[in-house]
Amino acid sequence: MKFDFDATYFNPRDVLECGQLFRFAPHKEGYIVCSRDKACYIFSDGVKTVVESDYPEYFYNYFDLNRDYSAIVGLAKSFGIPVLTHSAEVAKGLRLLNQDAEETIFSFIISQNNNIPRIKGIIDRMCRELGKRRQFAEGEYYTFPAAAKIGEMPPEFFKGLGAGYRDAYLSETGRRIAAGGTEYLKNLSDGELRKELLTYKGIGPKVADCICLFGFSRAANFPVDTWMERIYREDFCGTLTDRNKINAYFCSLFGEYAGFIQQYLFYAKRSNL
DNA sequence: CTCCAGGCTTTAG
DNA sequence: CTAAAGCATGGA
Repeated sequence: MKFDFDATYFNPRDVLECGQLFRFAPHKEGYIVCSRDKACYIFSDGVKTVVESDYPEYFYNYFDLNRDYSAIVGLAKSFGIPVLTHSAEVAKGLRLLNQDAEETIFSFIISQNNNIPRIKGIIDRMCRELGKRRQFAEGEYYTFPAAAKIGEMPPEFFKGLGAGYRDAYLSETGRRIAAGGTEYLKNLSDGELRKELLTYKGIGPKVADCICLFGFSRAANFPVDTWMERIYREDFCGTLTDRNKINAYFCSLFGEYAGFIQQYLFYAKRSNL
């Protein structure tokens, strides 16, 4: 099954290369994208973007296609900040994905002090080793492993995947989530959720913000990593050095939809657009 | 060789 | 409370 959608605010490259997800790979004219136990094939001719999957409703929501992104881009430009206006314009094809909470938690624990190609490799090897092999129209893929599966593996296993010192974080958080689940987190307020995530081993302020934003659709969160710090310094002429303070500065500046603003800035800067 | 990557934990002051 | 050392790995 497949559906299409206007490509103006739904560009596969922008959506996938902006650093929100790590399980995708070029395929034919587009990409194969995996989420949880599902996969889709996405491509575009520049006018329409097409999504092919056995789970079209899942991916319709995953790609956040119910939201009006002309309004989001308009909001970004309304601040009248030149670098943001430019970023939103060149990156307007990206969307804030509604990802799986568990998958986001483990993925962003791996992401700390790491680079995107290596993060993708570690996650890919983990899915091959611990996930299940599945087939769909465009080929085979591996599902993201359950927390219980991750939790029963010793740290040495993750070190063998190349996860480095993050090995014990994965093992320990796997056991904790296998025992407590993630449902209870969904009922927490933005502030409570972030605070609760900080109690997990391997989750600090930046990773918690990414999990809130990508895995729990909390649009007000604003992750500050090494790239955002650079943007703050170079494009906002900021003088603060504490990432928590930089985070507070941007949150109060951009408000309820700060997460979208962060994505436009991050992607445009990192991709040199 | 050093420096860096979507930083966090631990320890010291 | 803040500051800094230590941490695995691979690419530039």
